[in-house]
Amino acid sequence: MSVAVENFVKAIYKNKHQDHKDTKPGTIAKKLSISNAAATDMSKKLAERGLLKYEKYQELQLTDKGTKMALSVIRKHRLWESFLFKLFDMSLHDIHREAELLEHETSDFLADKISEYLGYPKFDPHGDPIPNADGEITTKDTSIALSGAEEGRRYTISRLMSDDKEFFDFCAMNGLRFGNTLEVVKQFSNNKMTQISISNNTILLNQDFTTIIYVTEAV
Amino acid sequence: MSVAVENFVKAIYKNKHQDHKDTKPGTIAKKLSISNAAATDMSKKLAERGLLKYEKYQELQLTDKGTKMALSVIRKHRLWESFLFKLFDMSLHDIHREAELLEHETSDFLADKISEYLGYPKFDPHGDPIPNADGEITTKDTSIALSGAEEGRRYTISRLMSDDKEFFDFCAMNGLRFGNTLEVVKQFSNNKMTQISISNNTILLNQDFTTIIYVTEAV
DNA sequence: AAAAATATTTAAGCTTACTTAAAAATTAAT
DNA sequence: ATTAATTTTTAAGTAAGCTTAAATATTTTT
Repeated sequence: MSVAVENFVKAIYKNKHQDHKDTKPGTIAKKLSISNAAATDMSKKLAERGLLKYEKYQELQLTDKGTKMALSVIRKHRLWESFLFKLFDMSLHDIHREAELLEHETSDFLADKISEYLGYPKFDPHGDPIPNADGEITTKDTSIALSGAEEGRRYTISRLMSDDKEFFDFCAMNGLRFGNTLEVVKQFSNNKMTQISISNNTILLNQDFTTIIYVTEAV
Repeated sequence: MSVAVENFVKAIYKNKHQDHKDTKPGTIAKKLSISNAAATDMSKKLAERGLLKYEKYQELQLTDKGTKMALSVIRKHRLWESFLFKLFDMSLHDIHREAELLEHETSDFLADKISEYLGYPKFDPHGDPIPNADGEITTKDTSIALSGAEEGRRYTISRLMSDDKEFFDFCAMNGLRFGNTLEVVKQFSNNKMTQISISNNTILLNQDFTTIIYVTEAV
């Protein structure tokens, strides 16, 4: 399957499961930086191929086949990220950029080799779950956005939901890393900011960041 | 640059430096399993882009720019092969197949990371030299084909020049591996066969194999 | 050196994955 | 509930990278 098709079904999948936006051609077009016309066109073609359901002016819906393809690509992406992060000294942004390309040129065979090498990881360095070889996500996500965390409680960082270099640079500089622990000092509900304490530093985060940093309660 | 273009200049480079065949569009077409017409077409386009020199009915000649591109792709290919071979338990044929895809989606940055991780290797598992980051091959090749080796002498396997799965399977089964040592027992010049001794086994190889197995005299 | 065989080039056409511009439908605003 | 704004779709067109078929040039054979 072509890169364009793989990216298209992946975008639909992520749009629905992560961003919870309207999954219409236009939304996908924006994500992929292509025109609306191109997205509509592709939608029709993929409907013919049985990867999704398309009806004029309605939301796109991946079929089982389409979902499987999306999860296969996502699996490869997240395995590559895990692998590159572990072996090389690369930033979260860099591993994402490389994985974005490699994911389309990776055989199932190689993906399994990488998974085996890493000990069948269930999460990538962003905290995103890695689908297994059958295209299933077996882990349950109980994490919440930092914006909704409670004052005075300690949390473990479970997910950094972004593709943005500046965000990752900020995280790296401040110890905001998958698995690390922090304490929520105060929620400023009026200003929509969150004050946290992490490795003896106090940081004030605004909503842009607290809605993409996910955490679970620390034990 | 596109995959098609990268493969085209790579094919020209290898055709000239390894196979020493006529580097005309038809030869390249065969290698890439495309029509002669497509190869002629591509040749013209790449000439416009300054990657090669094209004159009707003449041999194609890579420019410095084209050569640099070819060597960059070859570098990535051979680094991937070295990397996959070292980390995973994969056959020479499998690593080649995967590298053939990955080579086109690998940034210079990642290639350098891989090289660094491996300790800046100069040869891949086939014994092929790996161009450095500047696209230069700094090693001298003093190896000879096994078909031209002398009776009674000991040699080190320096290169397995093939893409063929059956050949590699045969090599793996019989200890014919880059760096291993063998002794040439007899050259049957009439039958164009070579008898070798390797790890207590005697093997009779025909010309198909002795012209793609390269060796250097063992010390 | 001419004929036959082979290779290369040209021409026309196809598919994929886009584009822009205009038309049609939907959604939001007053 | 119209009107306005936004989205989606249709239509027409482009570039890359191929194809087959026919024309042309080069090589090889005799």
